[in-house]
Amino acid sequence: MNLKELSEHLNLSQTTVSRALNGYPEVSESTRTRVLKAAQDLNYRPNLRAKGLATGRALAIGHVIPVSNQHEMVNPVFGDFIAGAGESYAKAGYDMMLKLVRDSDETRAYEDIRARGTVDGIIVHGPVINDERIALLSRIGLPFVVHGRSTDVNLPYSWIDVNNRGAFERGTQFLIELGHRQIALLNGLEHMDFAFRRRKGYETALQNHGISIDPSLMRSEEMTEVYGYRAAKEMLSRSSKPTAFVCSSIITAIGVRRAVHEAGLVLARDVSIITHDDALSYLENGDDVPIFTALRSSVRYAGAEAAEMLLSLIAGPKHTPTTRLLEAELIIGRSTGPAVT
Amino acid sequence: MNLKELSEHLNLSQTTVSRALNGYPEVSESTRTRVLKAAQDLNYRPNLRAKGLATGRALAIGHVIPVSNQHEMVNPVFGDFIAGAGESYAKAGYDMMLKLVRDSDETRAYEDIRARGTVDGIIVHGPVINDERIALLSRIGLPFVVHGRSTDVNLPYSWIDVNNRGAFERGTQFLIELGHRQIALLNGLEHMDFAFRRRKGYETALQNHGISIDPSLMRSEEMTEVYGYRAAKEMLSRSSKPTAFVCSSIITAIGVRRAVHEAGLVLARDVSIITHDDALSYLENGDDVPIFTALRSSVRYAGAEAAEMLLSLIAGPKHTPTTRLLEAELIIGRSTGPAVT
DNA sequence: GGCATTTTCCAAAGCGCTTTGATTTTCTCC
DNA sequence: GGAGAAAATCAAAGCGCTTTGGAAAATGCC
Repeated sequence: MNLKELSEHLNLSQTTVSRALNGYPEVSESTRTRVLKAAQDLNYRPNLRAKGLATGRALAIGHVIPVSNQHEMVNPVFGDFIAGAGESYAKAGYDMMLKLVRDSDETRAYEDIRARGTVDGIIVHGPVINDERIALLSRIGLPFVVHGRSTDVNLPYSWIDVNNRGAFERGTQFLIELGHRQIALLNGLEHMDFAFRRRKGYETALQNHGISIDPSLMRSEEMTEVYGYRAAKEMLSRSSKPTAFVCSSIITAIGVRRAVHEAGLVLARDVSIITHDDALSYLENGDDVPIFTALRSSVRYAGAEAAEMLLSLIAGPKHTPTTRLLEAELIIGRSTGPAVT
Repeated sequence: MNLKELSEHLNLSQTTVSRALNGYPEVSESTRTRVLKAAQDLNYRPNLRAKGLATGRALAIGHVIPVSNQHEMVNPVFGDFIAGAGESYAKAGYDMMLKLVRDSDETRAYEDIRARGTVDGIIVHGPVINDERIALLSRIGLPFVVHGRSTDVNLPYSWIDVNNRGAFERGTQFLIELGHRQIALLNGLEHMDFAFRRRKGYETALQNHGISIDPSLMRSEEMTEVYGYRAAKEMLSRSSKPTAFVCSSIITAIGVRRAVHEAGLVLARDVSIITHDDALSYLENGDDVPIFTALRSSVRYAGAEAAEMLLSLIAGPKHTPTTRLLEAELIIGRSTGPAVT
């Protein structure tokens, strides 16, 4: 059932039917209801490809997921982000396109996306420091919203981000106030912007309290469980071991916990852990009492918001980009306690 | 730069240029190379919407992710599956479309997808027992491949699945051979087909060894960490506690491990755990020596294979559907040991 | 060289929709 | 009742591509 058939069935022109369906005013209410009813009854759905071709809009948003050549990892955060965004798209009648892009051919990929015309805008995931994509996208004129920010990029652009620096400063400070002095940082890869900011926050807190920054207590890797385990195991085997860990991911924190147990130590008593928590649906941080003391910020919510931002950007381009800084909340769980002195 | 401009630039008709670009034989090699070069130089990319409209093919595959109304969870497995599939699509020049669908309006959603014409086929995720979608999709004639199977559906359809039943039978048997008799099953939601099959495997192994099935040792829930923790905590507090756990997910297994530690018990000595392992990139099961003894099957590989299957289905519809049963390998880790007697 | 093929290229129609500009119908008011 | 304005409808062009049915150019063969 296409528009032509529908209009023939109704004895109306395609123009009128199209207008009736799309809510244009130049059509009488009586025929509009008649058209709507027929469309409903005959199960008519416009062909999006044709619609897109005619209007020049794709009614779809692209999500570009960088796939590093070295790290085959898919960001575990992605599922929840998508879930949040998906709801917003569904409401607006937009589709969601996914594109995995190797960082080796990023430039080509974005130009491709632009030229193929399959999306009206894109969400940029996993920004790194001084991310080239922002300039590229601005140049080719494809609306976009960055999930995160990019230090050293001076162009204006739209983004939504967690206050990573503030959160990690606060978390570290919380540990310091509990009396910890030897605080380790198990960060994500620090070419990633979020990780870079987290380190800054951590360092700021230490500096504010006159604690010297000890590079041997800082790690930067892909945030897996094994990473947390190994790093903690090594650090806890030293003569002057850290009494607290700040982790960039619950998964890493779980690895740290494993090492803590294995070393015969007790969480919160001998070793404290504080972690960032993206509030992933399949990785709840406990229930009534959280397992880990955490800096929590729902990535799902961020996804929904990012989508809304992008949709409104597409609907009516602003000259000043919209930005949105989310604060992580510090929730006290059972993984932190006063430092033993 | 569109086809018209390109052909004017070349002083050729659109027909010839189109044919040259798409590899049709009715064009001389000399002009073909000339066209190809110009397309390259001028950065020409065909508009996919127009191409799709003209050819009737969308050059895109849809992934439909069921979102339960009760459970807001996004399957953590999804990211890796997509990563696998994405590679296959990229090679074939296909796009990937994502659609979150509430189970309340599934029927409508699939008809919608069909009518809107934005995809050439879809991958069905998370099949339940007697899944209606299979009949629906067969009826509306949209090519599809199911990731998993659906018990009680008698129509022929294409699928790729892990031998869940065999794997869990084998895993359970492994525990029995270690002397365990009180073996708990922490399964996923059993209306999901995979979970149903896993229970069958578990039960078969018990029956084969004359061990009676104890419903109080079986749970079926969304596979979170907290679920594993709570269930294990409760079971381990009984007078006759289980000596081993079979889990449907590493995340749940991690929760069980937490409960084991908290109860002052030692893994592999007092309590054994065996778990299914989807080989998720961000949740590696240890490195050289796996943390958990596990039934491993890469969901990423399954994604790549599913995509290939669907693409070949679309390229040339067969009358007999293709099916693919993957075997999980049993890898021995540090979470299992002989039962204490 | 001249005819029949074969090769190479082209004009135009069509995919299913939107939208412009024109036309018809209905309404308003003296 | 009829002129003019407003409301409702329509025919046709166009979005950027593919593809059908020919036409023109090149080639083969006697």
